[in-house]
Amino acid sequence: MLDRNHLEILSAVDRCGSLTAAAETLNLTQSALSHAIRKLEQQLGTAVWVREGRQLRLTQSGEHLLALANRLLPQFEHAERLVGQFAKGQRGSLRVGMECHPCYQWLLKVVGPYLEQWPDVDVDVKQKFQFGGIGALYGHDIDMLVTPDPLHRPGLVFQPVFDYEQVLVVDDDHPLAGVQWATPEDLAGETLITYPVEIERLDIFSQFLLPSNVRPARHKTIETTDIMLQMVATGRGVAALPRWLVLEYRDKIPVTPVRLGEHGIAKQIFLGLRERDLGVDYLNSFMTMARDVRWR
Amino acid sequence: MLDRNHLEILSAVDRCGSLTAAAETLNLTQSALSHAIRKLEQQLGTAVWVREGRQLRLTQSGEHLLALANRLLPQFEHAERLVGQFAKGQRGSLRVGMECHPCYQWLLKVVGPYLEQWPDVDVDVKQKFQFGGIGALYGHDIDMLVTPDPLHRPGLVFQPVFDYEQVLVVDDDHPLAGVQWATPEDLAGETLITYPVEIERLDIFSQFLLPSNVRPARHKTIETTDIMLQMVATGRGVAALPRWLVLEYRDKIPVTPVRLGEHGIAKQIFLGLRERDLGVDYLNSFMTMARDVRWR
DNA sequence: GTTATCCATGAAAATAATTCACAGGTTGGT
DNA sequence: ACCAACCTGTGAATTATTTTCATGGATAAC
Repeated sequence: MLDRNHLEILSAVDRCGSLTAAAETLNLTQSALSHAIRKLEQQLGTAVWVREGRQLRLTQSGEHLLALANRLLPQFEHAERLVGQFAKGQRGSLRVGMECHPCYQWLLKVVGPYLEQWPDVDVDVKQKFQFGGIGALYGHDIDMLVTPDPLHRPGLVFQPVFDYEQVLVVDDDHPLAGVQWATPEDLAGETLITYPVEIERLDIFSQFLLPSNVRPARHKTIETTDIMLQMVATGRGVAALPRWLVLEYRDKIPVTPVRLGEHGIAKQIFLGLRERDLGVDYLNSFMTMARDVRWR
Repeated sequence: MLDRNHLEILSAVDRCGSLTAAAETLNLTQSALSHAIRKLEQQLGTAVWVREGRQLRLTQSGEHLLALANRLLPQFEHAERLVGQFAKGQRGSLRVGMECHPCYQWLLKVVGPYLEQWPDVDVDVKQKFQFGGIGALYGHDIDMLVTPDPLHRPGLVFQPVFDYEQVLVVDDDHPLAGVQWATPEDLAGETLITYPVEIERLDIFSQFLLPSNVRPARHKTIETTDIMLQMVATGRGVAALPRWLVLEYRDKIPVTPVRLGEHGIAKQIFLGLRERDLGVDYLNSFMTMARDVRWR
């Protein structure tokens, strides 16, 4: 069977011009090489080199095989380097899954510094999961899950990486813009703008409105944060977002954060991964960096 | 060192789903396979599969290696088939060199049937040689030489494949069109059209005009036979070509062949090849077919 | 002609691959 | 919970393959 060894021999003999010199570079005796090519030619059933005096010339078969060697050997070498990097934990592909919209905004802040420190790690973000984020982790569809709802299960590890407060967002001229904190009843006449997800997953409903049995006058959904805030700024409604996110946008869009209830809604973002992957450097490093990212 | 074997294993395990089944298709015991992958993983310094229960799942390294296998293995197999065909003499590339212009016209008639009989042989025609046709044969730039001048040298074999008569070509209304044969002096006032090669290689000079110390009134050179004959037909000059070639063109272009001298100029085309290649089927067959092609 | 260089070869030694026999786990059914 | 079926891992023995050593023959260069 034609083997990588044979291609190495083809290549070396071609580069060195002689069998003896090739043997040198392959760390073999001339004899070993001679035996090897003899066997190769027997297996192939055809000559690969023609002996002319004390020269070797490639046959047509040999020319084809040399071309093959020149094509394939670099690929072998590349693959070995690649796997070497994987082995050292320098390279990998980090597939991050996310279960909440603000998570994405937060992730954006972490990914930049991370990519700088791990130039050979590819980060891929996935947001849709057939069997939920946990299922995606188990099924190896993702390597890390960003979620506000850690579900401790065997084989998985969760760690909080970020605390934040979920606040109401109103335009600067809104009556609520000045209050210390908003009550559920304050929203009774408002248009509430949220991301398009199930109501159970919206904290402003589950932790604020529903307990007081209040519903907003209207409920609109919008995919993107930018547009959502533009709508709020122009008085088309109010929204609920992380405080830090609102503060970031405030430079560009005139909106004001307002505490939800007397004590506010406290949230945490967790990172989850497979226990087994805890030893993988570039995954572990992501957790560390995620925790230590500085916030203004 | 990552080897073809390893890729075969990757591929087989992936296809069969289990190590045991893969061992079956590889004609190995399960134990042998287990040992093999163990060693591979040690060499690479990283796991290729993760054992999950009695399942094997590829690691990221493994995924990359499998992709490599899927890319490279078919190339190995293709190369082996190709070399197999070379070995059986079914396939090759026949590089034909030519040293005379009419040879090309003749070759065209042989190549057609040849390609039909040897569908896997590629025919390539070369016409320029740095060190002459013989040198090209010796230097393996070509595999076969078509020439009117065989030069017997050690290691080379020449065989005549075609006899023809070199004749003068004139337009149908030319004064010489009716004569039994032309004398050198008949050409004294004519414009002679030839291919653009050295005069010594033009038979009409070396065997006809120069011995009588006659020169044509003018000498023009033209690359292609078609144009050359168009020129002759329209009275712009006379040319010297193989009789069979003139007869072929006569249907389309009104030209007449005239014998050169009382006995004509007899020529032969030879095929030459390296003695060593006599055993190569597709080369040998070319010689045979070349000799046996039917001429009207 | 002599010498240096190159490739081929057979037997011996070293190395690597494979098998055998068995152990230990996991899965799925009863 | 237990059993049977199935899968993978491991160490020692065996077998196969590769490599070396020692040498010979051939060729090109001096």
